[in-house]
Amino acid sequence: MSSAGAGQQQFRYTQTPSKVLHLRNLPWECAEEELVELCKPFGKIVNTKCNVGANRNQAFVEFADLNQAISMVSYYASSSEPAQVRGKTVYIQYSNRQEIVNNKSSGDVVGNVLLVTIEGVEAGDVSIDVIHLVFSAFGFVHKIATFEKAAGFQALIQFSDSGTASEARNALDGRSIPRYLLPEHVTSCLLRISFSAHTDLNIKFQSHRSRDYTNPYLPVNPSAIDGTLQPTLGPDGKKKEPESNVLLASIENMQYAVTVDVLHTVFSAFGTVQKIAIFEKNGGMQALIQYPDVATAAVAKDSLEGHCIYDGGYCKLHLSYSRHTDLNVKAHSDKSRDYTVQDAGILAVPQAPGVPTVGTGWQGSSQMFAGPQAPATSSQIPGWDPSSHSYVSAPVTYPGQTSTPPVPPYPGAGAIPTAAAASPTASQLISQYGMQPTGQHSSGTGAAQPPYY
DNA sequence: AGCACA
Repeated sequence: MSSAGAGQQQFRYTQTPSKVLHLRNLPWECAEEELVELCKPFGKIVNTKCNVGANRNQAFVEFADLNQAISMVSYYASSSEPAQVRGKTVYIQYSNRQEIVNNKSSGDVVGNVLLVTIEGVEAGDVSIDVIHLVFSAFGFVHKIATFEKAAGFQALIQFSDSGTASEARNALDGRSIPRYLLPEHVTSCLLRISFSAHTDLNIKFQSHRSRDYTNPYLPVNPSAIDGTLQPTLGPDGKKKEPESNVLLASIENMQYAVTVDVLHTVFSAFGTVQKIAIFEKNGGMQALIQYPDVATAAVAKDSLEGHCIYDGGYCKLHLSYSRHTDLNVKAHSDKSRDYTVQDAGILAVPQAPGVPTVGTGWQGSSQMFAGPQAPATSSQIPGWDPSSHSYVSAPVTYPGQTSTPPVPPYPGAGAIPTAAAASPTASQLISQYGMQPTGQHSSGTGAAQPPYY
């Protein structure tokens, strides 16, 4: 009712004095120091707020004492010289508020450690590996600590520097973790990100709640009994197979060619694939896929389990952890690949007959799947394709976005395989997605990451 | 040139 009257009340003669002054017509990106220079002759400045308004050319300055603000206003009211910043006339009035309330309350002070609140989930819903994967897109994640507070499930994520932390925050704050990285029942999962005051987290153990990626030899949480390959317990308390950086994939209903290149494309969506070996077992096809670390393998396993490489239920993947940790495979054959050696393909390495391979014979090339004669339909859905909605159970989009946006994915997401769909030849795949350079274990950054938009 | 957390 009275809103119109209240709005009209702001005539210059009716304004009540305030310790807070409103300054407008400031020069572009006026720095706080410039405001202070202008105002401090009149008193002690206790707070400021810069870059206010649509043009970001307004500001507020709060004096310690009301009389100081009055003295400044009355000085310029009767001065022949107007208040100026960089030669530009600045207009000064009492603010209609009595104090500056600014939100740069610690959480906006940049630092290299992010405080991430994951809304709408319980602690068990988002694994530390998923968090690691999501934030690794921006740079090497040194450490992660998760905990539950009144605010909900939270994580501290430590980057090398505040620059990378800022990039991650800018890209992910207010966004959600992609659905396909979450359990089915999780419907929304907003990330609220601010800066922590911490600079270096003190991680005592590798555990389901904390990780130190700079120190892989850090002892495992003592509660997880017995050393290196700790049998992890599922949510229902059942023993799961020991985790490994190598996945064993069995491929069901294999109507179409599944080549090393196709697998490389598929599994690269989650990180650097170091080695792949395809072999036959019990009349079915299996493959071993080696990642640099178990965390990446775990995410890939959880994300791809039960999904099909090709639309229509073809080439369904079943994933488990291999007992292997480092595959010994021929660098370049039709059934195996070592991406950690350079240009193996071109050099057509002579077959050293004595080279032992791990386990049994995926080097025996059965030529079941001669060429990449993948289905002709363009609807084969690589589920890691962010524009695809069919492969995963839920669209991989962020709130407010319903389709593939024109902007590229955020940094680090450059190598998302988007189109194994077009039945690429091996060479097309290779040139499109590139081989991993020699020995370049994923620094946690460069590898293809799941799509974020 | 005219008031900031959504």
